[in-house]
Amino acid sequence: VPELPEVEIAARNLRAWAEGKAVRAVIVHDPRVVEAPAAEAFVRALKGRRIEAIDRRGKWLRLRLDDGSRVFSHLGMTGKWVRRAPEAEPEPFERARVDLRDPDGDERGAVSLRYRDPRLFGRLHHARDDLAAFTALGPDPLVDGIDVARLHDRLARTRRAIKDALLDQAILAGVGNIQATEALWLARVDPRRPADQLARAEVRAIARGLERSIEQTLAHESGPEITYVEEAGAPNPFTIYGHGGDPCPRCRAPLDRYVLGGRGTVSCPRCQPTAGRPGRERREKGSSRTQRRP
DNA sequence: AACGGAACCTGAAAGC
DNA sequence: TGCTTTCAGGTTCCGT
Repeated sequence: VPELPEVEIAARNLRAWAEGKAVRAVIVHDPRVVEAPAAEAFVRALKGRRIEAIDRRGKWLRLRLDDGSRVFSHLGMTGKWVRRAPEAEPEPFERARVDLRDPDGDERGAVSLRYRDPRLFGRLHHARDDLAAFTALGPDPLVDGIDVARLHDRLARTRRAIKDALLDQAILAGVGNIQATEALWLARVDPRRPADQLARAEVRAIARGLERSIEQTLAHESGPEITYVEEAGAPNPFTIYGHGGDPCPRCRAPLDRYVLGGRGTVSCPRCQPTAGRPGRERREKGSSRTQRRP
């Protein structure tokens, strides 16, 4: 699933492939991928425009056009952009294509961007202004950095489980199920801990965990063709995501696997203690579910 | 405000 | 073998 690092890689690739080029043609194979306007109007709005800049915020891509309007692309769960020669056959699950050329008019620099998305959770959107979903995003860990004090203050205002809060795009933009799972393991914080119970040092550890996990994923997956971890036969480059039942890489205890906030979650029962600090055990007493700290 | 659940999708994998 | 069920999750929406 594309989360912040994968979308960042997509943004870097699209910059290299498309920035400064002009749109020669757009083909929408499946109109469901175009959220707005209608597919025909979408094609008309892009045709002939020059792509001036590409940026990313959270899991959103924004392509700024030379008339001030923008194209937004959200990859959903299985969306990806690849570069092909204009004459290349359609990709498997190709839902749209954008053909580009150099703006001076000849056919030099002709390239075809193909949008693939088997499960169709991704969306393309053309608009004059920023979308509400884009402007409502919280700080982006890569674009803005993570302000620990500010994050701590924000988390103190909710009793939701910390993992649930991290997935809230208004609190931090771009964190998805994988990055949240990895960062909480790095920080030794149980995903079920109420967000308002976290000490400043724990929030700092989570921030560092996110930064480290994002960096690792970027280093591992950078390149023109990304493979998502849940694709058939794809390798799993993550430390504990997708490793429920395996021994914890840190303490060898079997990793727990459960559903939290409707999402698959993995954590270590020993080194991500529910109520205690790392290193200190002894903390049982009936059901640990409703256990509250003094 | 928060929380659970459904819907949107479809291929792969597991179950029978 | 082949049909059926389950699972995966980013986001939005709806009901409680």
